[in-house]
Amino acid sequence: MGEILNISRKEQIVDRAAKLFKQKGFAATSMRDLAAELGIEAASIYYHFKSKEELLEKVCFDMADKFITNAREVNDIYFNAEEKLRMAIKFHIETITENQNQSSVFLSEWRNLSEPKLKLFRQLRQQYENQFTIILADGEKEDIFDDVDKKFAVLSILSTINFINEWYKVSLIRLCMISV
Amino acid sequence: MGEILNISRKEQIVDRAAKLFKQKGFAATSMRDLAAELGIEAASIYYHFKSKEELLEKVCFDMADKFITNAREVNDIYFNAEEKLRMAIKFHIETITENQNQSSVFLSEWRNLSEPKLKLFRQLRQQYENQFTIILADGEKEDIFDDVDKKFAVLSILSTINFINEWYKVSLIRLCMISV
DNA sequence: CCCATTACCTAACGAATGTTAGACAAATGT
DNA sequence: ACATTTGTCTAACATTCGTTAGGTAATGGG
Repeated sequence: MGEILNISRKEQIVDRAAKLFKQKGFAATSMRDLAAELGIEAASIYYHFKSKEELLEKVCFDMADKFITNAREVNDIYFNAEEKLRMAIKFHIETITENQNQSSVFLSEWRNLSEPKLKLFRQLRQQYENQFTIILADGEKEDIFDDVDKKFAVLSILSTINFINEWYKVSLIRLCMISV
Repeated sequence: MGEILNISRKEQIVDRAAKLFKQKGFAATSMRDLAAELGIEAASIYYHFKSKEELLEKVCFDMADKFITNAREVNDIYFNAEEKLRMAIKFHIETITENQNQSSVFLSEWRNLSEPKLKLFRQLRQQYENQFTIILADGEKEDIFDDVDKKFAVLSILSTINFINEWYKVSLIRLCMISV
């Protein structure tokens, strides 16, 4: 089997891993659990990944990359701060709803990472939050936003959006999709 | 040593357990971790509690009890729906900030419970949410609140308040305490 | 003074965990 | 046709896990 199927299989494993990590938590998910989900033996996973933690890293850092790329794109393309904030939130919501399992892992299971990856992850998350801080600061300069505690404001915004993760079910897609 | 010290020791164990469960997660916390935190051997914990899960149950159900008691008290004492909501939120915030470790476990680690306790826990949480739903329904009858999707509204309110858990540090007590 | 209780200890158990080694069949390339 | 790569398997490993059994000081009431 060639490179294409290899990639696809790896992605399938990561996908199922994210599903289980969300469902039971990273620590409570065993490699045998994951293997059973895939219909193979635990040892077989090690042909594709070198450790359980590597699976967690893949999910966490892939999502971090998605979020950061989106936010940077917003800050590059749009000019108006209100428009920027609107788009940043829209992208964030889309990323969450389109990757529910991986998002849950990104939001809750990252603390199971061990150093030095844990530190790196924290930095990336900070970078993402910084993109929002920049937008708020821009808006203040443009006199569209009030002068607020930006660190607090960003955390408020994100935690409010991330709440989606607790009630959003795929079956409701576009039933109550927020129009932006 | 008498009953008083016994209770105190049990409470100390639960307290440290909650701290570790919040820090590392329930599944990632071993009885040996907890014992080390207490300066004793893992086996000694079993003199006070019959299993690791019992510790989780104690934290989860004690907190559930606190939340429900508060909410019922609010619904019993106050008459105006707006006042009720205000007080319910105030009590919720106080309970969270005064029991940060236990609250985190209540909010995130409860899923590590196994049946039938898991089902019972879900029911208690539902009961708590119902108290908020009642308040919103009262307010609607009193024409102070709009007719909204109450289930969604309650989840929104709670998730917004619970966000406190992610930024609140004891060192900031009363520095930015929300006045209600 | 003795006995029961309290709160801990050491030692060990079986089960589950993450992971490795090595074999094997199927597919692929030459 | 043969050799290699790919993806899986079985078997086993060392470690860690939750938990139990049994022992041992210290405490305190009769």
